[in-house]
Amino acid sequence: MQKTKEILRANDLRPTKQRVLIGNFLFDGVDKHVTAESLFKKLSNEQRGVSLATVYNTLHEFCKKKLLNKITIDTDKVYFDTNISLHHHFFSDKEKILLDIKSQDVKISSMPNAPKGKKIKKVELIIHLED
Amino acid sequence: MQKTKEILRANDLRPTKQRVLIGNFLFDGVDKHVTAESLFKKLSNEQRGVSLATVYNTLHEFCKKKLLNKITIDTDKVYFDTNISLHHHFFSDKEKILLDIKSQDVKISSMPNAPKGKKIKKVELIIHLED
DNA sequence: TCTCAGTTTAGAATAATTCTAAAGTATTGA
DNA sequence: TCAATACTTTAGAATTATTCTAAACTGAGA
Repeated sequence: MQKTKEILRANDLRPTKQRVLIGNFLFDGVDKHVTAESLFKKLSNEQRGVSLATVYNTLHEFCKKKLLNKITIDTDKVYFDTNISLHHHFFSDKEKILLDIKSQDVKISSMPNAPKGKKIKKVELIIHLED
Repeated sequence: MQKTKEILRANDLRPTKQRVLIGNFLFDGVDKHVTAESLFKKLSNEQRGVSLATVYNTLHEFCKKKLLNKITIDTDKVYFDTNISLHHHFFSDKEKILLDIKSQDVKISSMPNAPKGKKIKKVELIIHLED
């Protein structure tokens, strides 16, 4: 698959073996939520793995380039979402599982103004679930 | 101030010196956002302090009794909100500061159904700010 | 006052993440 | 093609908020 390399080049990231491996997994067209740990485990199965430090580095770089969305919903793990379009999330506090909410299923009809001197960067709606 | 002791008793929490001290600060009628660390520091000034472990214990107990709201917005710190009425938050990612949004300033006019077998526990809207 | 369950506490343990610095590699220009 | 260099990767150490542990303490009822 050549697509990952193109994505990387388009974002001024050298297409190293590790980034291509990670990119091929993340950008296969299927929306995913991963954590550094889960991604690290998934890729460890490959014959040539990637170190945990590189997984962290790469996730952060991809975020900076807006190829991923960072979601901090839980204190002890950061989630990364390959779906970078505008949408919101369900979160099951018990199982610690994230689910996408289709953007048309939420309508926010009234929003406050940002405080003086600040701008709105991102609006995040999280619906916490229980059994 | 006797009010804190009453609150504690009403919630089956023994009114120990430490809990009263923490309660007097938190439940003085002024809405506050605290972290374990910030609360610990604030109370260290008092002649008789409270250990950090007790601050954690007490914040969690107060949460369980719905005297506080836990807000996990940031990976490296948990915030506790003394405003337990329904409302939302601004969050400045840079300064890591939480601000209340008056509930009448947000209107969510359309909400998704919870996934099968789950119920909605809490709806949290976070507006991330930048300069 | 005595007793005991509930509470506090210091310090150790945990765990996700970041840092460090040394070794490896892609890219550029000659 | 090759060398030089800036960018990457990596193992392991460091960091840090939080939780755990086990021993000492205390409030409330008898």
